[in-house]
Formats: sequence, structure tokens, C-alpha cells
Amino acid sequence: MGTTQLESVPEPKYWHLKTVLSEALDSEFSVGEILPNERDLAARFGVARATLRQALEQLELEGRLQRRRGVGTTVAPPRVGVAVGTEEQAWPGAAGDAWQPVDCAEAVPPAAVADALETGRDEPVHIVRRSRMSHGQPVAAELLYIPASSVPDLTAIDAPSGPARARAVLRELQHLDLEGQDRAVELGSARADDAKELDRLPGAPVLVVTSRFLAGGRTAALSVATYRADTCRLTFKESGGVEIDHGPERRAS
Amino acid sequence: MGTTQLESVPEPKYWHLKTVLSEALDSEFSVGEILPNERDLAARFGVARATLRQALEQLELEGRLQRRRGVGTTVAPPRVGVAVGTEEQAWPGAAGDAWQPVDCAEAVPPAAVADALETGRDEPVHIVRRSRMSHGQPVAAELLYIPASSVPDLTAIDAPSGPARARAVLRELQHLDLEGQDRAVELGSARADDAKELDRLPGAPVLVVTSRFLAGGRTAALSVATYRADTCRLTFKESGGVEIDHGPERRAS
DNA sequence: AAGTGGTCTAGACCACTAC
DNA sequence: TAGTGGTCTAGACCACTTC
Repeated sequence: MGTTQLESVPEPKYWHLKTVLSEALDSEFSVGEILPNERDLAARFGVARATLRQALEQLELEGRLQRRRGVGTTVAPPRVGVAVGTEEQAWPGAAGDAWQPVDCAEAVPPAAVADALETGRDEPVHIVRRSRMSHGQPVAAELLYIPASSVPDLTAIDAPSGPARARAVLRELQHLDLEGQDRAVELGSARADDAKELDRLPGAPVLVVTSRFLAGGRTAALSVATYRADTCRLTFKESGGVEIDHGPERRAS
Repeated sequence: MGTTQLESVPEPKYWHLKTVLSEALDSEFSVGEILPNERDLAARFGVARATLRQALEQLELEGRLQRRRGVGTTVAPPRVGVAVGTEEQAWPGAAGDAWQPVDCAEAVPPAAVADALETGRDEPVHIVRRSRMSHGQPVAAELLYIPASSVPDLTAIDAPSGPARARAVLRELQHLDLEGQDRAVELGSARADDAKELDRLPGAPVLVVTSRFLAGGRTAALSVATYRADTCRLTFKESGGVEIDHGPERRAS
């Protein structure tokens, strides 16, 4: 371990600043407390505001700070654990689902989605929008892509759009036999619409969870969920695990 | 869907720039190609270099670009899928493990780790350092924390440190009954040592995967793995899934 | 209206790579 | 040595929230 030669690099100012601020947060501030404004902080540390901001940005990325335009910078609470890999295989919309249907429409999906669904690139699919809350705050926004062939018995009687339509589509989905599922997590930045729903600015870092639901030997539904990367820790429960409460841990420094 | 009122926001320049560049990348550049340098690009678009850099930063975060000091900015290949949730429960170091032992030492872990392991905060544990490659590039660095009580039969004959020691510790670990495991993913920034191993600058965005290995009713080992967020897509295979090849997909725009 | 964070500029110098 | 991206400055103005 500790024997990597420190190679006389002049540490960037913002990096050092970040360390100093991080320690100050641990010892001198409590959750929710408001920090001095950026101009004052920069002056206090004798750096330009842009440099100070570079340090704050990193701390926000790590979930230590929360900044809101017009308000100020506050000390963030520890990240909330958000369960993603519920072990029991279940379709979206099954009982106990953490998501809330928001809307539904029929439209042509992005090419990458169409390819995964093996629908034609010009073929419209059902797109269900859902949102997920935790501790009173929005933590994720989801787009669920469902080919018409996955919900063949959807009646024209159901509402043509809106939450009622979304629920109808999800209800039909339950009729299929779920054969397996498949998940991927990657870093992304929030699109304008997701950002608004997550109460962040466009471009904010998000964890993008792509899930494929398999039935009848093909992808019967595809979910693209964007989680706030600053406030969320995605948890995956796997077989045999007892219940865990990570509590107010910090990442190993 | 599409009915969120567009509220007359003047789109920031860097955001618009990002969009323009993104489309240019799709249509006019191929993977590995070198972009014009930042000063030229900024001049070409009529913006300050800092603004141009803000756009490039986002594109790099999304895995579209790769920037290397002294070299230039190149078009990044699609993110590589890296399997994380191998369904078969197995201890680190089991056959077929994707990780390569690098080093091993005995030291006091960070407080958060000690708490998770339920060891005393001053009690040293084995710390195994491992690295993971994919397509010839380093994609992740890991610290594995193993309490002495989890490997009681570790003999003094084994090497006191280095890769041989690491292998010895891992070998002993296999003797325990793995009862379950537990995983979490969150966004972080690379520490200096991880950054060097991942061939990135300190502070680079990483996906931190924390895994707990349960045996004998407690946490017998804890792994903290940091994956390059720019180049990796973490994949989780779950029950029943057929093999999937996401291929050169892009995230749904 | 006052105060906050967000965007943007036009420079400068530094660290690193490649020739 | 020349060229690249990385850091830093000292300003300016804008968008947003709160009072």
C-alpha cells in the first residue's frame, strides 16, 4: 500500500482547497448548515472565485455539498441508499413498486432503444414516464419503453394518455411471463426534462440505470432510469443477504 | 411526455455548444480521431476557451471524448461493459475472477470500513490491492479489506507483503462459507493513488462499487472498487438472462 | 432590491507529451 | 522546443430566490 512514491507534484490549488474544505465540513459544520457565499469563501482562502468553485463542484459531485442558485451552498446529508436490484424478478408496476406513473404516450423511441427492443426504427412504442421519491425528494426519473406487441390486449377503452393510461399499460405488462432481466449502470448528465423533474440544472451528473425485461425470448420492455448522482447510492441486494443499514457512512477517504 | 412547457430559458452557450459538438462527433468524426485543439475550437465557435472547455468536460463525462494532456482530444470508443454482479456467489480470488492481485499490507482501515467490518477503529486488517483490466486498459482499482479473523489459518510462512501475500490471503478466504453479498454503487472522484492506477488525473469521476461479503453472520470482507466512469458501463446479470451484447449503442438521447 | 449561485470573457502560466 | 490540455486570475453580467 502506502509506498507509492509521492513524486514532487505541486498539488493544484483547488485540490488542496477541496481537502481543507472537506475537513472543515467534517469538523465545523452540521448537515443543512449554510456555508458563506462563494465570493467570501474565495476571498478568505485568497483564491479566485473560479478556483473556489472548482473545489465546490467536486465536493458537490461527491455528495458533500448542495448548491442552489439564489439560495446558497449547504452541507448535504449522507447519500440515501436506493434499492435497485430487488431480487424477486417482477415487472415494472408490480405491487410494492417504488415508482409512480406520471404519464404515457406513444412515440418513436431513440434508435438505440429501438435496436434493443428489436422494433423498427420508425415504429412507435408506448413510453411510460415514472418518477421515484425518497425521503420526500425526487431521486429518479424513468422512461419505460414498451413495444405494442408486449401489451396486445390493451383496450381502446383505456385513457389515451396520462397516468391512467400508464397504469393500464403496466397492468397489461403483468400478464407476460418474466424470464429474466438485465441491468447496466453508467454515468450520464441530465437532459433538460429529467433535470427539471429531479430539481437540478441540465447537465447535472446522473447515474443511468438501463434495465431490460425479457419475456418470450426477447426484450419485452426497456427502462432507462436516471438517478441523481449527488444524492443517491444505488444498492443491489443479492441472494442470501441479511438486511443492512449503511447509516451515515462516508466513503473510505 | 413532450408537453413540458419550454419556459423561454436562454440556453447557456456551453450547453448549445455541447449539442453541436455531439452531433458533429456522430456525423463527422470516427473513433480515435483527434479533434482540433481547444484554442482553435474556441475561436471557431466564437467563444472563450473556458466556455469551450465546459462543453468538452461534459462530453468527456458522458464518455464521448477522451482528453490527454500534452496530446490532444480524441473521440472515445463506446463504453465497455464490465460485469459486476456475477450471479454465482463467490469470494474474491475464486477461479475466473477478473481481478489481478497487486499488493497486500496490514493497516488500520478508514473508520467507515472498520464500522462495516465491526472491527475496532484501531484494529489493523489485511488490505489487498487489486486491479482490473479490460481491452488492455485499466478500468478499475480495488481495495479489499479483510479482518484477520476471516483468515485465521494464514501462516507466517507466506510472504509478508506483495502479490504473493495477496494470493495467500485470498486463498485462505475461500475456506469460509459465503452466505451472501451486498453491493452499492455511487459516484465519487478518484483519489491520487487510484487516479494513477487508472491513468487519469486525480479527481476524475469514478463509479465506486462497495461490496460486502457475508460469512458466519457478519461481514467477512469488504471491497471498495473504483471504476473509470468515463469508459465503463457496469453490467449486472440477473437470473434467467440470456447473453446480451449491447454493442456500440449510445445512451438514448 | 439585495444577495445567491451560474455563465462567460480574455488573458496568463504550468505540466506534460512528442518530436 | 513546440504544441497540447490543465490551472488560475479578476473581472462582468445573468437567472433565480428571498424579503
